[in-house]
Amino acid sequence: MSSPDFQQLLNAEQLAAATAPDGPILVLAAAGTGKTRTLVFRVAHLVRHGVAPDRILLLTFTNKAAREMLERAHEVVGPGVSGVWGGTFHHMANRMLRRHAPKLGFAHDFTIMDRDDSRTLVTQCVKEMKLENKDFPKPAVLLGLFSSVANTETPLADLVAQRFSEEEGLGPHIEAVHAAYTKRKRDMGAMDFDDLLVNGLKLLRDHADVQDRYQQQFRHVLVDEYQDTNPIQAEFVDRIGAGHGNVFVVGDDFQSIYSWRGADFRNIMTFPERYQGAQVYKLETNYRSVPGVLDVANACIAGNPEQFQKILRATRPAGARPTVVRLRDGDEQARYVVEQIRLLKREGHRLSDIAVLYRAHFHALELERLLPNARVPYVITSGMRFFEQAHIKDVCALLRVLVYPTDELAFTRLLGLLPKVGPRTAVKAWLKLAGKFVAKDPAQREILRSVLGAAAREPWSRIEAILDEATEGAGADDLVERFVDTFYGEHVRHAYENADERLDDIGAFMVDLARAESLDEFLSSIALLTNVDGDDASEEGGKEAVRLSTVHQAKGLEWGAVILLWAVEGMFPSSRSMNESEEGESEERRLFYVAVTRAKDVLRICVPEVRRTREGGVIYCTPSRFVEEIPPEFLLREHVGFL
DNA sequence: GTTTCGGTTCTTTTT
DNA sequence: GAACCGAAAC
Repeated sequence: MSSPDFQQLLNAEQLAAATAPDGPILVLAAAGTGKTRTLVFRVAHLVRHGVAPDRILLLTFTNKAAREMLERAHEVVGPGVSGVWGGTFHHMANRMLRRHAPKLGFAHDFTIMDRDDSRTLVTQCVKEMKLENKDFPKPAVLLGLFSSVANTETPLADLVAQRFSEEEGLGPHIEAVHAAYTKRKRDMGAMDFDDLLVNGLKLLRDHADVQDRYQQQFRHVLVDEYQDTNPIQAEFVDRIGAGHGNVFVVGDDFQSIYSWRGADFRNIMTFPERYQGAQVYKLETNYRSVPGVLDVANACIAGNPEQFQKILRATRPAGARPTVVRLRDGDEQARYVVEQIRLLKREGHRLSDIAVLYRAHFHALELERLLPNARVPYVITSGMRFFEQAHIKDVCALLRVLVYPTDELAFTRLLGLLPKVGPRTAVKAWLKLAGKFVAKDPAQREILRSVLGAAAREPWSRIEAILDEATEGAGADDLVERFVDTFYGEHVRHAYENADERLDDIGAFMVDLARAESLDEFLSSIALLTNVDGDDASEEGGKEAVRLSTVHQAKGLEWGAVILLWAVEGMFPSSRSMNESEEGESEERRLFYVAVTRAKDVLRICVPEVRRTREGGVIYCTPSRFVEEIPPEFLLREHVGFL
């Protein structure tokens, strides 16, 4: 039975779920109802009842979420939880693959390719096959298709047929690129993000001993954000949980917003059918938002049929009703946001308790220009992750060349930094080296030297000196320092306007690097960091700043005040996601619901009248259908400027 | 044949 | 910004 503090800290709904008996459990947790708290106490409950921490697997959407939950569980039951395995599906698959990769024909120290690496490789494949022309799908499109193949296990031919017309005759070409891409990854001994999931699952499917081992190890599997799992992630969970059936999943079908990357909210809808005897718990009591916000949330999701019916029940006293603000254009919207931030601050809101949310990164462009001038501190969760920036990738290339002899992408990137060396020369060098570069091999050095032009030889010798130091056992952070001092610093100053900022980034990178257990472990972990993972590591003591974020990246978070930008047709819902089927619109509506339910007290929805084009023209905007659908009495209306 | 540079165009959502 | 393209420079 639960101990008294559980009863004090949880409401009846949460308590029932957190302390439920073993077996399959589905917790349907509406927004702001204490989903995280329930998971935290579930972990605490298990540990307190004698389950060894290392027999608990906690799968989350970001690594940060896992870390925070385990920290909180630690506060409840003490240090016992430190052995719990927690992180993203990719992270866990990686951990398993580091151990068993040889079963699939990979080395233990395979390279992980990030998005940028994948793009580079696909581009190369397309070029090599002479398919490069205006009508051939762009690398991003191809990668999207390949990713769908992996994540939904749909044959490529089917996906191509859905997307392109028969007479274009692209099918065979795309298949050929896919085959080449797959082969190149193999040759390099590398896995992309999707391969981690696919191969992680393959280990369980094809190797009964491995599956047994993890079924034995993990007596309890807990999954957060279950509505955003894709079919292979769901099967991964099913397989590990198959023996004992202690699978505890938490999610909200209203908040399923990742179907474009293979997530299928039918996983959550059919959970009770797939798991015999599953218990379903509902959390509907909302502690987060004032009733006015919940009215809007409930009204907007009502537009979506065929979901589990849940109603957000308010507990907080009435506050201000959400406001819809009509503005002239994006610039005025930006000025309005600045003004509101100042106002909110005067009313006692902390800057870190204010968020500006939007559908797509570029929607915040005008605001990003204005905020520095207005001297409003802000942090932005950008689309580009810290470790994806060119200068960080360059430094990583040096380290990867050291650790992974077959890592062609790292090698060509590093070589491309030399003067008069571009992609062609780099690839030529790689071919001459026969697909493997061992820095300390004198014969290989000689080959490389012969390929390099005169201008590149001297700078390369400086890099060679660093590679030598590595064999002598210098620390990786020292190597990076030497690299910057003797070669790369110069390059950065030459290539970038904001060289100092970039060098500072590298400084921060070295601090992390110095703390890493091993270089291999470090390189694979940074490849798997999500762009919200780094947040609290980089902010010294919780910086006071307004948050700018896409709605996707705001998932799971909350703020006292939320300002939503560009609630107009074409922007939100995004015209690009409105396909023939209704699914596109439904998902946009869920996304809008996520945006609304981030707000605790204040919600302002901006509706600009016009959008300016580059040429100075204007496009008139219609207010978002999601705003129009809300009964008018739930909203205040405000006009700004001259309309 | 390659690299480099300057100008142009475009931004959905991400592990 | 950064990805892309075309033209100049090596």
